[in-house]
Amino acid sequence: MAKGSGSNGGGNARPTMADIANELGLAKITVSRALSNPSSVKESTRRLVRETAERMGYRLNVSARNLRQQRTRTIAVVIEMTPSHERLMSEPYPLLLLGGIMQELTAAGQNMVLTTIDLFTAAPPSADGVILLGQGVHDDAAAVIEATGLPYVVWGAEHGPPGRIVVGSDNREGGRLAADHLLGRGCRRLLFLGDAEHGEAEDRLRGFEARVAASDAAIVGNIPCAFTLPAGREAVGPLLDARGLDFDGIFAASDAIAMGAIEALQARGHRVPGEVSVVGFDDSPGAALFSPSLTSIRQDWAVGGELLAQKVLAKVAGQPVESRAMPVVLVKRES
Amino acid sequence: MAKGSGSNGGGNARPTMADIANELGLAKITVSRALSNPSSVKESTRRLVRETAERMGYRLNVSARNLRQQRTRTIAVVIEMTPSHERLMSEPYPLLLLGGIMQELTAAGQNMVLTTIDLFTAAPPSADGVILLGQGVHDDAAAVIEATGLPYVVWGAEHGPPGRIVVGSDNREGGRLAADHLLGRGCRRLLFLGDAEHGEAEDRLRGFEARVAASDAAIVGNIPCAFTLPAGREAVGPLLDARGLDFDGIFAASDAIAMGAIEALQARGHRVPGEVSVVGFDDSPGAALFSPSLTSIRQDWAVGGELLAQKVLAKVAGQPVESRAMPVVLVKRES
DNA sequence: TTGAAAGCGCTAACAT
DNA sequence: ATGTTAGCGCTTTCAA
Repeated sequence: MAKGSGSNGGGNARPTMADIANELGLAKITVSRALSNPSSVKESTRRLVRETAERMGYRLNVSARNLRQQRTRTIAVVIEMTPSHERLMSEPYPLLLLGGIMQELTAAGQNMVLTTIDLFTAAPPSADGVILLGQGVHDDAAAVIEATGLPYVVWGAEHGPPGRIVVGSDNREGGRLAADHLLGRGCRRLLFLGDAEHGEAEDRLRGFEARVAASDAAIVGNIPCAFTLPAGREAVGPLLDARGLDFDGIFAASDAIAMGAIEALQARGHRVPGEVSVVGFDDSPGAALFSPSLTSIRQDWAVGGELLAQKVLAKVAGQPVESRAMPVVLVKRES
Repeated sequence: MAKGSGSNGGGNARPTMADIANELGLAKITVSRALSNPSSVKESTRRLVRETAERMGYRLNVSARNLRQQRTRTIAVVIEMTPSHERLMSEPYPLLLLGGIMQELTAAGQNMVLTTIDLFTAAPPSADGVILLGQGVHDDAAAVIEATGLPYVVWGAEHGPPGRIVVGSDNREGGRLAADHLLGRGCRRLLFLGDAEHGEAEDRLRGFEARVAASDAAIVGNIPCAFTLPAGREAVGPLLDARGLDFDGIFAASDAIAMGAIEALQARGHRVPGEVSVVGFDDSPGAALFSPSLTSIRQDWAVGGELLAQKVLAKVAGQPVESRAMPVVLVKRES
């Protein structure tokens, strides 16, 4: 037998660096260097080691390296919503957020473990940092992450403690754009649909209110509702049945809500945009397909994802990081 | 000082089991047992250890446990497509697949690391098993996974080696349903739109062909195209410009393709479903919103995801596993 | 019910 | 350019 022991004696288990070292009469550290830091090893040994590793079907034991190096090269992405039934998992756009995150993490050689807030609590994955998508209605999700002591960043609105890093769209500006658009079309009696308990929706409402307050129009209704199409329908239907059509413009906190609202209007014979103009939020894929096609505030999800990833990696590396509100644009369509 | 050494001497680094053990004058193994296998430790010590751990802010070092136990409680989910630009990341439905997978993995206490095939190759995550979403055009993605020696299952069509476990929709049956529907509406000159190099699309085409062959109708065109809306438009537009409207029914391998085809038809003044009936595939959310709303073959993504997770976990546990083709249904709408 | 010893596979630190 | 030693934090095995 050769020098370095600790190998598995030629069995058929997965080979380790010690096995390769034995095979070649080298020390395992040399094998390690040849595989992970080629420049520190003679060209010939390097090739020899690489070939042997390949031939023996060697694969790095990531857990061992992670333990030794005290880091995991992994970022946890925590989804605040329940996967199958809520907005995130039934609408396409946050997928773009994931896409942006993946792209950046991939480029940085980082893995991404995807969990829900519940799973994160029950079985914390091994990760160097956390990206939280959606901060929860009262910041409850963020509190859970905070407790782990890991560096983290949040997608959402800036409503938490000052030190917290938040990346999100400029929701206030979105509200202002929506107001300007509706006012420009001559709307004077406006409706807001959305859950203002939710930080992002709250900011949208604030921006909207600010612009309307500076005009001769008024907000005649502010109906709390979830981000879904049925919620939009249920918010507007009863209203119409109760007091008839007493508004001429709607700003909805999501496109899905806007669609639900329009369905409710149409079901009662009202024309959109003839009698009521509607502005949604997100510019989701369905917005262009819907009839009438939806005027909406577009968020740049992909870039947002990239920013989230960059910022969490910077935090992990101990660099200073700042929050960021991303620009939004109004996409004019029929509604 | 107390007995078990190996702790960090009261510094402010994250405490380990040894620190807790020192604090309480116990052996670290007792701490380990108290935290992970409560029944093997006296009630009083158990509570003591738990409280101390809590107080000291102890968090399990997952890498160390993984190394010791030679498993990671992690399943890698590999996306075959490029995240930001291709079908998977711009359409909502595979998110449902992810949702189903997450739900099952969560229930089984497993983490999920999400990677692309490229990242998986470049920086293999530590995982006990792999779920591959989409097998690639010529099975190339599956080959990469196969090479790792890890247990894996695939979402897609059964076209690989016999031992491979595949979960997917019954694409042949989907093709048959589409054919029956179009034939039932009196269509006689049919068009297929989709990339038959792609296993799932191929099966859809095969089922479609089989039914049409048994009728007095004919397939007058089979246009290869990607799964996207623009691809559908590009597939049909030039055709119409070249030879006019010489078909009365379309079966598209995805709803996106169907929408593109309909746009191309409408742009040239043809009526859908008046002159041409169209059946899509996936029953994606946009299908109901589109005008005309889309008749489509529905796949049950969420259940598919759950099955994928169950099967890969069974494989990891060394249990026998079988492939599965899930039922599909035709959803009749305007088109 | 609790403990002592050993070692999972790897790499940092210090030789040579 | 290569080797020796040690140890990351945990749990398995064997013992008391």
